[in-house]
Amino acid sequence: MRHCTLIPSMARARSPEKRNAILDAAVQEIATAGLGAPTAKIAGRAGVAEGTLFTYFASKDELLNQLYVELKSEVYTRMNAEFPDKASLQRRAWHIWSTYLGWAVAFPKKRKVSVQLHLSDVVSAETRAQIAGQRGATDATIAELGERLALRGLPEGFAAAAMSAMQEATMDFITKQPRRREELIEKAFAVFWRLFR
Amino acid sequence: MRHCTLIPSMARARSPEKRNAILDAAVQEIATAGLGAPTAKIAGRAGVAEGTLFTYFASKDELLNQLYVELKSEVYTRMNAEFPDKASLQRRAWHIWSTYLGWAVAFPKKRKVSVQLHLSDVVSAETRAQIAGQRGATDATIAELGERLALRGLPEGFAAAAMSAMQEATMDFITKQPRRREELIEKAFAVFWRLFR
Amino acid sequence: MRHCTLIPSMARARSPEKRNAILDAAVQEIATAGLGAPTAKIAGRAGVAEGTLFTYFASKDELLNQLYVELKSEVYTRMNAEFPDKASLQRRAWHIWSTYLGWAVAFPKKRKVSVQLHLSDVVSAETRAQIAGQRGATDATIAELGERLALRGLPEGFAAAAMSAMQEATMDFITKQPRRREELIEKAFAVFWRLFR
Amino acid sequence: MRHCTLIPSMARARSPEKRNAILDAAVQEIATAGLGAPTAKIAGRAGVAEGTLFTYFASKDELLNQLYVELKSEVYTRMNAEFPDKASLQRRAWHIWSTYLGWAVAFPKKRKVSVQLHLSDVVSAETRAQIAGQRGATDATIAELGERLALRGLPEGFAAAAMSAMQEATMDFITKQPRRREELIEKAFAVFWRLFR
DNA sequence: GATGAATGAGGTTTCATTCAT
DNA sequence: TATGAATGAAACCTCATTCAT
Repeated sequence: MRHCTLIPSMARARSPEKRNAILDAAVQEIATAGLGAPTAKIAGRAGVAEGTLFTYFASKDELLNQLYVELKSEVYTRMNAEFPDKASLQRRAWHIWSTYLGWAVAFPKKRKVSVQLHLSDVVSAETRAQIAGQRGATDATIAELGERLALRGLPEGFAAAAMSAMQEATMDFITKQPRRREELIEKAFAVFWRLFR
Repeated sequence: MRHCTLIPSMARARSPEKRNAILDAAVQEIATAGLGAPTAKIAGRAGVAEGTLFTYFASKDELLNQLYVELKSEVYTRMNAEFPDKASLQRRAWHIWSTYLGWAVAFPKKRKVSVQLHLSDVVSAETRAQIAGQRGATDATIAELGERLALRGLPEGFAAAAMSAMQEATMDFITKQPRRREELIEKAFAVFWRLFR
Repeated sequence: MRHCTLIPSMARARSPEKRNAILDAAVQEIATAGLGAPTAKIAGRAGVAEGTLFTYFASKDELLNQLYVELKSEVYTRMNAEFPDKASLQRRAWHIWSTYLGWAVAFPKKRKVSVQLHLSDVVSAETRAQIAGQRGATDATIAELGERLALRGLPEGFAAAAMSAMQEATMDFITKQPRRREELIEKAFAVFWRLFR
Repeated sequence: MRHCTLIPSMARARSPEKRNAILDAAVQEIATAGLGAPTAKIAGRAGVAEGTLFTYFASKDELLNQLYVELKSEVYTRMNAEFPDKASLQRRAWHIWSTYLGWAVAFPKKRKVSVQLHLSDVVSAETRAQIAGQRGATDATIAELGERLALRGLPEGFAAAAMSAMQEATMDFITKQPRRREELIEKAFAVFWRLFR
């Protein structure tokens, strides 16, 4: 009979599975209970001990910031995949518009949490900067849209803000009428696009 | 002949000043600390004892609901005052647009708190219904805007949501460049109006 | 038109009606909410202001003590009325037994409150002494019962305690089967009386 | 071959000692201050932090219910140990009588708290049912006593209530004359027994 | 690294009592 | 005398974080 402790501590890297389990659990809990969701519950749902959560994230704030980064990355990854770089501005704008709304429809809880984090001030300026750096291919398109509005005297970034705001408004209606989802995404884009014609 | 005995020997009337002081303090505290702002701090800033807050509001939830009603009333009161009923749709839309942004610029903390309350679920359905009933003169205009988008297949209420969304986007830029406030309000409206042309 | 204040303040004695209203209200509230029933609720039910309660009773403890005295007086008054001084010991014991249970059946809330006060330690030793002095005609009978048990080596007062305890036990069953009320009172007495035969 | 990995690396087991310390402290505090005794004081006397109490008991009510179960179990355990199943009814009744009073004399505070809990309505019906299921050997004897009184037209359970009532009356005198304890227990039983002869 | 018991500051709310009116 | 707003000390309970195991 061998002593188990004789097996050298394998120095496993902190398992990414557990990290993801915690982030997923956080989404679920926060979607239902808000940002005040207790870390104990998050850990519980993730199937790890209360204390374990703090070996993966130094504090709740840290967890929240990383969660925000994760959610935004997920969106930008989707967006940058198969980005139609060469297409017309309208087609590229449509890609951004529909990809985001597609994600939001597919993962309503993630979107809900993302919005909450966006508005809260637990998300630090550093985190927000870090995310801005991940926009990748979308950046050029957003910038082009911005230029069109700049011609009308609006500041840089206004186009991005307007798009984001209109997307959220659209999502609210999709939540109420999920069946009309595809139709609403298209029609709302048609209206949105008028801003730039 | 007046009845004297009918006037009960009153202790002290519950003063509207104190009520307002509490609501004001709540705005300040919540703007800085979020909806989790402690009632003790709110009371403290209002210059009343911890317990006094609860003679004016049965619970923190109640306070939050009434605060939301108060903030929305303030906006609608402004909006309905001198509402240009007979003017063109565009001019009426402009009235709503500029009145709201004017208020938001004048009281950025109130606006911040109002948005937070709007998104939170401490604000009950009853409260929301009560507010809807105060929209008054703006309602017809919003409905007219809605009809225009309805022609393009979007649901009722989408116009209102879009306006609100664009206003918030605009506000975010005004916060960053307060000097250009008037200009931004006008130019953003010009862009916004394209949705309906 | 005369000034009402010109009528000299009549220095009305503190109205016994109000005092009684407060005591009655206290019974109702305490029966439902226990001794922790708030003075504000008691005052409310009595139809007087919160502060008024404290012009009739210096403190909540004071109110509770006086309430206990009042309830006990009520019982002793009933008991001493038409007390069959000349009857046999058994008949006199029966008078005490049935009068108390009759009262308890008629005013279950008063009985409930009385028991709660009896067990609590808000009722001071002085109050308890004061009540003891009101037993009047029953005293001799209780003492006689006590003597019978004294012959069997039990301390003075044991009979009274036993009677009281058995009465409460009986009441608990009457509460469960109110229809059998009269029967239970009689049969329980028959059993109780065996202690003294 | 034993599996080592199956034994989870435990933090610290919830110690029965601490649980008992809290229950003991509760007895002390409640005996002095009543059921309103603050949880903070109970925790303090138990030598644990305020919050710790709530890792052992979900709420104050829960603590109170478990305390009642504990106290009653203690009594029934004593009673069922060496219960003279084969003895005469009188001897068995005496066993119950003297065991309870022996416990009450040995732990007057526990008895006081037990009585308070019995009368209060923080003790749920479930808890009462759970306790009823622990009566074990005493049950048959109590039932036999009940039958005797049933012959005289009294409801089932009356005997138990009467015994309990007389025991409490007896305890009150023992508290005043602790020296005569053994004698009082015996003599009071002799009188009590007359109810069944 | 993983665990979960332990901590105690801090949150909301209640309530006996006071006192200006 | 009557009133009820005002008070602030507790009360119960939650929860992020620590640390012995």
